[in-house]
Amino acid sequence: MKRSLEHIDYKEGTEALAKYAKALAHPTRIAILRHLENQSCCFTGDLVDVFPLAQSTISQHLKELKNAGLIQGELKPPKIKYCINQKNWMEAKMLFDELFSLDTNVVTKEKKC
Amino acid sequence: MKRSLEHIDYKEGTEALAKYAKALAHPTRIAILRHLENQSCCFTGDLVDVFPLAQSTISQHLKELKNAGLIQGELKPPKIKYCINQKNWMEAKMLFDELFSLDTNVVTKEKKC
DNA sequence: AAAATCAATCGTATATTTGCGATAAGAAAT
DNA sequence: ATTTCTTATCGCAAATATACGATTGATTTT
Repeated sequence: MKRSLEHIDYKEGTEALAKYAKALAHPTRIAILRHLENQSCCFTGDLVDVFPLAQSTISQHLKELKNAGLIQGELKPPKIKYCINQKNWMEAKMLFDELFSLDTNVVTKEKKC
Repeated sequence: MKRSLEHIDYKEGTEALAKYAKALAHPTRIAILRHLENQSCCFTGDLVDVFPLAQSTISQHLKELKNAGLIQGELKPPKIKYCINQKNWMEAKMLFDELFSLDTNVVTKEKKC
């Protein structure tokens, strides 16, 4: 992909928000997170039973959620217990809240058109 | 891409939420939305001036935001005025709120591990 | 030590996303 | 009618995402 040479200086938090949004941009990953919230944690195998997807596919979705920081894995040999990463989950919540709350004080903003 | 043959029955709102998250999964699109919120609306050309991206690239990002339903265009010949689609914006807000608020009543939930 | 279990990773195939320049399409102004 | 202005779309290239089966690696059980 051709990429813009200049780095764009986005407002603070914009890239972090995009990162979280990207992690949420697939229904299976949202469903996994809901599942984790419902029962606080789970193993990869539990999810393989719940969704009609290959084990490798589930594992890949978990990897993306982990890379985005939304979940964390804890070794419980021979299994791995996955939980929501509360700290980052709260950060994501706040970033989304902030984005969607901007319109509340729209009356005080200058209308440009 | 190989695709699962069986359709997955996600919980109500999951696919809509994924659709909105996907639209937000790029910092430029978040920045465009912030810009729209700040001054209630704008023209494509305004954004081309703000971001170091080609006009065609901006247009494509606007198209995705429009397809996701987050913005809408209004013909103001020879320009097009873009605004947040308030109805869908609120729906997105509620879907994200719901996702992130599940943990508040976690004490009442059964812990499975 | 060998077998079984569980999850990650590899390799592959295909679809989608992101970016650009060039072109097209529409209305407005000359 | 022609030119100008504004935005969308096309065609291309490269990167990323999504899915699968097969394999690997680590741990536990036998």
